[in-house]
Amino acid sequence: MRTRFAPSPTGYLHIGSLRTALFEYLAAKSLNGTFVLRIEDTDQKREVPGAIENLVEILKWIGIEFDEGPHAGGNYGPYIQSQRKKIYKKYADELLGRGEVYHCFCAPERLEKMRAERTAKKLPPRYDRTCRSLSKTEVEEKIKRGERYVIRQKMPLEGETTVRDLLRGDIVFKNEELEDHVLIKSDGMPTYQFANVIDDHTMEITHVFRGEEWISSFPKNILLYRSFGWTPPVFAHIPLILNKEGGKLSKRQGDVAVEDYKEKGYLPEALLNFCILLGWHPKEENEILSFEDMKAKFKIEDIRISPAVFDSEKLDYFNGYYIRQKSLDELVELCWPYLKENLKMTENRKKKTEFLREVVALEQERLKKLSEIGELTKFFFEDDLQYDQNLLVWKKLTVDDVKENLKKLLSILENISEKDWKKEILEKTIMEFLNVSGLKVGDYLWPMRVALTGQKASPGPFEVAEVLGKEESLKRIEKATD
RNA sequence: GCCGCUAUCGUCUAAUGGUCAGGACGUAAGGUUUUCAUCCUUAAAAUCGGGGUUCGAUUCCCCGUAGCGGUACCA
Repeated sequence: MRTRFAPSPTGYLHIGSLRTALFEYLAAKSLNGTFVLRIEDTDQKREVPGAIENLVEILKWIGIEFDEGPHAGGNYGPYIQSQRKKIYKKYADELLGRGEVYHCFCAPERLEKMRAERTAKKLPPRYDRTCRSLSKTEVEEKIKRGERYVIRQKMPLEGETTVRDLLRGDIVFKNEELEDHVLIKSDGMPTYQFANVIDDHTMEITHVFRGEEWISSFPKNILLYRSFGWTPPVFAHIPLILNKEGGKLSKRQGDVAVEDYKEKGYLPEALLNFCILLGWHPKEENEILSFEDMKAKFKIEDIRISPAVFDSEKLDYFNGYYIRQKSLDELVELCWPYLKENLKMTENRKKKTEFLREVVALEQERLKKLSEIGELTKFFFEDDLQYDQNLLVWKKLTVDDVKENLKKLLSILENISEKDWKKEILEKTIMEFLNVSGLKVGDYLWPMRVALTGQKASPGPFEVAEVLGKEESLKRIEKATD
């Protein structure tokens, strides 16, 4: 089993490509196969420098690594199509010799005009095969005169071509619908349609996964394999991923690049778990899957063939879930880049690393993306907390009531020693006081929490007080009573 | 226009020629002795339409419809 991931180097990894890569990787790895990276850079107008390195790096971050590729080597190289021109030339010449393909000298302008006319007449805008009937001498003369040409594939004029998709079964195409499409461009570069077939064959790829946008050219590809007398690999066409409106997921709406998700603080585990469920499902009902689970359970045949809508809320759910699974040390490490700014705001309240740990621990369960940690924990770091006084007010109380309540709490808190300034002791002491005096919990704890955090929503008052320390806590509560 | 692919709760999906059509996200309600979150419980929520085949069809077939894709010297 050999599978390949064959992206064009556009500079970022599309979330849809990630899913394709994941399927390919799992297909290979679930059967102890080989996973190959091949770069499809035959459209040189689209070159982006550094794209390959970026691609390899982001996939590695996700956990997907290649056995062969431009960066990893292997016996089937080169793995970059622009470096394989000679190979394509050889095979194109072979086909030329056998008359399976032909030179076409039609100028792009002519083609454009021809297509416009055919479209106007409600005919399919296919190439009209003008050059297909050129004689050998005509061709030679034109070449001698230096006319630019492309090489086109000769499609059968009648009959049908049946192709087999692993997931959909047989698909039948009428040969007369097939265009004599371009195999070699006038700059000598192959098109996707040619390079792909040559490479998959010469690299001994056994299973091809590609987007379903390729189904239309599928019969032409199969015909090419037949022209060479090659056995085609198994093909599985993967459905597209749609946006919430049912349209194509595009760069312009943002959030198609895996890099962007990484930046925002999504975990590889979450991205992976979310992606695999777009079009595949394990036999049992549990949807939480580790990479190892996926490798063990994945079967190509179980891929679904209807398009899936990208639901970012479910992604967020997975992300939150995996954040909660992290050990505190790991999470602190992961949050570090998003916490740096906050740290600049404060004096050394305690040893900073310890403080950071405690802060992150308190927010772990409400974190959906790592990037939220900064905003969520700002209040811990602020030396002069600002908030609307009315926020202190619980239900039917007045501002004055609240201040009175806080003063009462203050008198109790002052008596707790530094050593005892722990959330359990704080809670026990205050709850005892409230119970004995028959006071309502919310009337006291809400204002206390707001005095400490300045937030409508936050972790509880006792845990925040512990992390803040006695001095800072008292300072904040005192300030609220002014 | 032509060609092709697809069609189960809002979304991702499970299942079967006979099930109360199951799960997850989201939503709503309740609980977990203060907010938010977590966690738990409960609820609402689906087989695109029409014809067949069949004792019985969501499942198999046909026809519509809709969505998407292709229709390039882009991939």
